Amino acid sequence: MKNKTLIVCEKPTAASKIAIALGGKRAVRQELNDVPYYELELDGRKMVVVPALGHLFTLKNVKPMRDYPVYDVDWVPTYSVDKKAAKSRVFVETIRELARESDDYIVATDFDIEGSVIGWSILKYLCGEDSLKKAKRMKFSTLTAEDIRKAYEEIMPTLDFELIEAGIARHTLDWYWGVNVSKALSSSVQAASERFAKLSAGRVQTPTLKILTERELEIKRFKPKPFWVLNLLLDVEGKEILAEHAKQRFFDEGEAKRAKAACESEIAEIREIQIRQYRRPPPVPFDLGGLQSEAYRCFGYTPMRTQQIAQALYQAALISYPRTSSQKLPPTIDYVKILKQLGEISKSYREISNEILSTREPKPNEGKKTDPAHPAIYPTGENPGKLTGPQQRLYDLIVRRFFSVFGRPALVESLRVRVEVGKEPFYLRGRRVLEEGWLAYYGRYGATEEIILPSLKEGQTLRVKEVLFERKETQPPPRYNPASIVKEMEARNLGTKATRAPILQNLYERGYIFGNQITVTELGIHVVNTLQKYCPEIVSEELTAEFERKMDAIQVGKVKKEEVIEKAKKELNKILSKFKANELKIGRELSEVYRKTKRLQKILGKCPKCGGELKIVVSRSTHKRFAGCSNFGKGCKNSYPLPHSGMIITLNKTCEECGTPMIQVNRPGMRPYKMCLDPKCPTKSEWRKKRR
DNA sequence: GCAAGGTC
Repeated sequence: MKNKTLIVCEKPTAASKIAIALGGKRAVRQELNDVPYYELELDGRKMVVVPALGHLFTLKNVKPMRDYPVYDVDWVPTYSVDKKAAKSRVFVETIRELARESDDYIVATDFDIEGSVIGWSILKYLCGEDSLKKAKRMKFSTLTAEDIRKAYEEIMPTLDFELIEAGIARHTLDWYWGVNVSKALSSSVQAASERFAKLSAGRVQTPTLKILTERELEIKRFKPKPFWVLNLLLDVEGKEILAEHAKQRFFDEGEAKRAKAACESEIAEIREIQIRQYRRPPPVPFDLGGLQSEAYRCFGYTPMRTQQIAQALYQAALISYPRTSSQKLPPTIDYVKILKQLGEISKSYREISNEILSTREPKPNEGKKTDPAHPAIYPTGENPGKLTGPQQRLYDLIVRRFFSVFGRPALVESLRVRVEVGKEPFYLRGRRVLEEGWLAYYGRYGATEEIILPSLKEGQTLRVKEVLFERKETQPPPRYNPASIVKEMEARNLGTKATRAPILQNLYERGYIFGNQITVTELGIHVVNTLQKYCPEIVSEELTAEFERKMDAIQVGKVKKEEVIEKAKKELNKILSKFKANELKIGRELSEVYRKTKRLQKILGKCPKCGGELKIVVSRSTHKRFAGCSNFGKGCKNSYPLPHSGMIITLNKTCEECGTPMIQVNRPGMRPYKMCLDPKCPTKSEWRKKRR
């Protein structure tokens, strides 16, 4: 019988919270196809609260893509096109079944563009077209019981169609641009070489690659300039202290040498002592980006890895939802309770927790950023029991950051002492922490390097123990690493909190970039150059900004989504026909660098037996990969096994024990590890010992 | 075979 209200939520934890907020203890948890859902009664009506798993539907081309451009797309279940989304199948089936008993619908997904599309596609494709007209919309900004109940009481009588329209347009535009331009790149190689090349472009990935490429070219163009550095080692009451010349870099050798010559007097006189005290305010709560850069700084974890570890901690109910862009901790999160619970976990946590709780009313120092659906990342207070390795480390970082935001500012004293030798000015610097404040809570993550100077007086003289004079060269700008480029993407508003790390991963997998100190391959550079010439729109960060303006215009009813989509088609038609006209020319150049880059990617190093090249080969009979010698045809049968899964990266090093090339293996969800190729190498027996 | 966006 159709008499129930179906409440559709974004994800399982949201469904649970919404069910409890609306039904209290009378909400009954049920399961269908292993998917949890909740039954409750409210205002005399039976309600069913059911979760989605993010987007259950995505866009797909209606006909196979033989040629481009293609604009004929439709929504299909995500699991039907994406192997990695297999889990979403049971959610589709469960919602479809539960919808059979429903004649009333409420969309309770996150109140933003994507949340609205998630709700819309579920109603349209699983509950029937009619449901779209009947459905109501709950609007909440946090998943607290209070907000959820308020959203129910003040429920919107219809769906938020403007938001839905904007969302559909966003999906469509990204598909049109991304898939067609990617197809154009791949087709050009196929046309010129009759070989398939997996190439891609997109609104986020291509501008990101462009940023990396610009840095790469800057480094390639860089010409080092010599400069000279003059420092003194001073004897301060038996202690050796370094003093730097006021001019930290001399670009004129003559001037540098004259300054050095003036230091022959061996006596330095203190001319001025400047003491400055300043406060270091406590940090702000972690959003995902903040956690990713801090985890890189403290542990060297890539943003992708941090995201995965945080996800595991979240699933173990130890931390709040990690894919947030909020730096706020609203009071509805019971700080006092959490602080008390954290105090139970360990002795060092207890000391901090007691100190914070002894203040009258703990108040967090919040940041500016917000998130429509979630607060900042915080520990739930749940006892983690025994965590190990990366999970333990990340958990401790999150707990200590949580403590720190409640701390008092630290008071730091810095000292600048001006000394003169001959007439040359030098500076000694000192720094010490007068009041630790929050730094005490943050522990080793906030360690401030202290330089304690003995007490000094103006007019005092010090003996020069040594004059240090060095020629150096200017360095090229640093390469981006995974953490710094993700931060840069955030600063430039490219991608979202949840997609930046995976999109970067994609650039690695395409062979556009490699290494932790990110290097752009010839292929990456060439793809950017080609697109810059034939489709500069997709290389530009402006495309994201333009999309945003269009979505806003749709939301306020200034323009229809059909109009926006039509315009995109016209623009793409022009671009893509120009691309196609030059297909052979583009393809010839591109296929050459593609082959070259792919070949380089496969080379692991020198064969220790014959000096040939060891490369990744896929066995014809078993389809498994192994390291084989390039001189196989000339009689060298040397080969080594390789791990079956994961990305293999050449390290350009050989093992000190066995002399075979070293490689790094990156597997999703695992720490990257380094190994040599020889399974019989003595280093491997050490491995086994360590594992035990 | 292709994007970016949710989710686990």
